[in-house]
Amino acid sequence: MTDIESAMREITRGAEEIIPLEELRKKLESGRQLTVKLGMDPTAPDIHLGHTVILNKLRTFQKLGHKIVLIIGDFTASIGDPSGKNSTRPVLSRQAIEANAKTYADQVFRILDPKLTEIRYNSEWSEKLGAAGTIRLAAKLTVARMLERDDFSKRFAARQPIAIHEFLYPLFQGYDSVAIKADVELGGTDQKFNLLMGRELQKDAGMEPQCVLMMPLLVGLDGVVKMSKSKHNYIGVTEPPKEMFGKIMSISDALMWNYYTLLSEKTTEEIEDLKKRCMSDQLNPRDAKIELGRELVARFHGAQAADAAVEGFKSQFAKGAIPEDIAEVEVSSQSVPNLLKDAGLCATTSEAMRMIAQNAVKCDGEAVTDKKAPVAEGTAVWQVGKRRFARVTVKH
RNA sequence: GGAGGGGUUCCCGAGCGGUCAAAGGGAUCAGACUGUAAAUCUGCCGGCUCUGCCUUCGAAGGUUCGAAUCCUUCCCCCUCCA
Repeated sequence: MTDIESAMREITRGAEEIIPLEELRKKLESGRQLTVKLGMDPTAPDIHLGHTVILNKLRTFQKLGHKIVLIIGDFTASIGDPSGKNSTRPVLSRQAIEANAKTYADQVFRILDPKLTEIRYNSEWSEKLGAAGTIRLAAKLTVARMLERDDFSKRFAARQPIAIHEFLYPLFQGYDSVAIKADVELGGTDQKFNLLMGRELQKDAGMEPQCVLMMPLLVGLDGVVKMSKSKHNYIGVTEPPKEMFGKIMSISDALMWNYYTLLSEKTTEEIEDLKKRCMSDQLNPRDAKIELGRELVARFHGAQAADAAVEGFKSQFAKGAIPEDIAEVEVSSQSVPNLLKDAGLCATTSEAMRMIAQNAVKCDGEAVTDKKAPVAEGTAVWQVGKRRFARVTVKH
């Protein structure tokens, strides 16, 4: 195993909080293979870059030879929403849970090494507890301690309802750590209470308590709120290379360094060096961003696709060339707005007219400013804005 | 169980009988500037066979020459008291 100091540096990089730091060092020094736990919810199978922050950290542990245990929370999911935002959550069927878990696994293994990863369902041990076991588990904790949880205390103060069974969620999640004898558990900062619960229950069971490592939530493309599908500020890991690369290029320089820290596999030193060179004008920040984009696209689509995305980007935007792989369509439209709509370049003719009025439409490189311009038969490349292209053949 | 407040275009939110496709903000999109950066500025921001027409203001009816605005019923949210 590599030396402890550099291991610690990579493990702690970007981490929001590690509890307790010294215990983690001791565990690493022991030289044994550690069991690193990550719990996941079986309801959301779509992974975006925000989720990969934690997955990358797991990958760091794998590189150091440690074992990852992914826990699919099929049992805990039946308890309900722990955030309290939605009072009810649909109960998933066994098939749905397994289907989600499978899609999850497919996406997760774009980052993690399957040889060092184990996937478990927490119903495996939670169901065995039964009513008696559940009561024993619930007896471990007082109401006062439970109310320390930020979410619960806020709701309690605001006189919002807290159902009794919601108290069970952190307990069962913590029990997972006992069941798999976790040495380290990862999670987002919002999971602090639940993560610490594992420590409590492990201590109670006479085990060495796990260390807890919390990662910050990744900020979305807008640079303001956390990355999430509902905010439309995300990059999905299954997105096509070109899209993924383009989205990365559109982030601000400040955000780029945050992404480097949380998403790149480059070492801390390499990133510092890049940053220094940008600060001293030896390197155009744009090029640093291109490298980030190349690395991330390569991780999910391979090096070849990444290089193609970079080249395509450069020729399209730096040189203003027309991309190679554009859609070919055949239409019989009589007017320009209809042509744009029929070719899929605009959603509606109204939008098409707006685009024309705003000088966003080009035909074979020539600006089209007259919405009543005649549409001749033949083939031409039509463009709307900077990124919408189509080779359109008109036949009346 | 009792009392009250509210549901408006992607989101927040004004409008409270005609001048409303509906103020203002945000997001998106486009133009300028650039590094497709970001920030900023400008414009656009329901649909169509587009100088006009059609469909929207929780749902369905009604009053009126005319309703997002008034009335009736229904559905859904929220706050306070018990």
